[in-house]
Amino acid sequence: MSITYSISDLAREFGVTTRTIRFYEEKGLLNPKRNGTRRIYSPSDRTKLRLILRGKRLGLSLDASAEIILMYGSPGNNRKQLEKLISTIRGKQAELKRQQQDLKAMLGELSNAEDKCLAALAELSA
Amino acid sequence: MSITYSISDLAREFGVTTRTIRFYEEKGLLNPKRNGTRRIYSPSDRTKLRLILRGKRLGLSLDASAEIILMYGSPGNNRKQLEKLISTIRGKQAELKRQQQDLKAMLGELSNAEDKCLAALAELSA
DNA sequence: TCCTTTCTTTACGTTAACGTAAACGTAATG
DNA sequence: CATTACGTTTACGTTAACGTAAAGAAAGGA
Repeated sequence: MSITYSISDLAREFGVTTRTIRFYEEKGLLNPKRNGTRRIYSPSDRTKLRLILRGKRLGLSLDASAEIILMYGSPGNNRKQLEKLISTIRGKQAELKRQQQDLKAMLGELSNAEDKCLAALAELSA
Repeated sequence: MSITYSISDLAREFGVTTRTIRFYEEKGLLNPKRNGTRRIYSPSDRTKLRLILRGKRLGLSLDASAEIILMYGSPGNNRKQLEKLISTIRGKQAELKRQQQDLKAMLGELSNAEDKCLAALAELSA
């Protein structure tokens, strides 16, 4: 009696098409159970989908998201694997922090542009 | 005696190909002067290129970057235009702030994953 | 039972953002 | 003066991330 979702449940919830969800499965990002031929999604599948879509909003490729999801999945068992995973994680972190700087800069410029617009409007009213 | 750049100057500086830069021009994002047939880039062209590439890192499409660059360029002269520009700006800001949240969340999770990895490593050493 | 919904697989189509190659001009350099 | 470096246009190719359409299975309701 566990929570499950149909493909169109998830499609509705996240505002994507079923085609998109099947496509992610083709790419190995999702592996739903089956009931006969129908796909049955677990809460964990749903979380993965959320992560993929968040990655998309951040401009990540599906392959990049796949890597992240895979990271979360396998804790890794031996030292070599763990060390490689850590360096992968730190790589992603560095990348995201660069992105934070870009975001901050662009927000600053937009704010600046907004001020100029507002000033120009005030000028028109004068 | 103003500062100018050749296409390969900019390509080198930003780590892209000349094809990429010409492609941006095709799309109307850049409009370098010409010396005969050769393209001559001004500091302002260079800035535009910087904005485009930053947009790319943030996952923006070229069309989206084009819109932003166009915004910076034309202050707009009448009230209607200014008001529309302001609403465009605020739209972008909202979008970027959502992206900031996504970034923050993902960084948090990565940090968490890192901690787990480090703990697992410590466990192996024990 | 028939109809409508929801699902399936298969497969070709599309768009953005370039890559790559051909074929040619020009300019400086050994 | 021939070669090397850098530039040009034109045009076809490629990859990611889906869209779209066809054709059919299964299940629940009127």
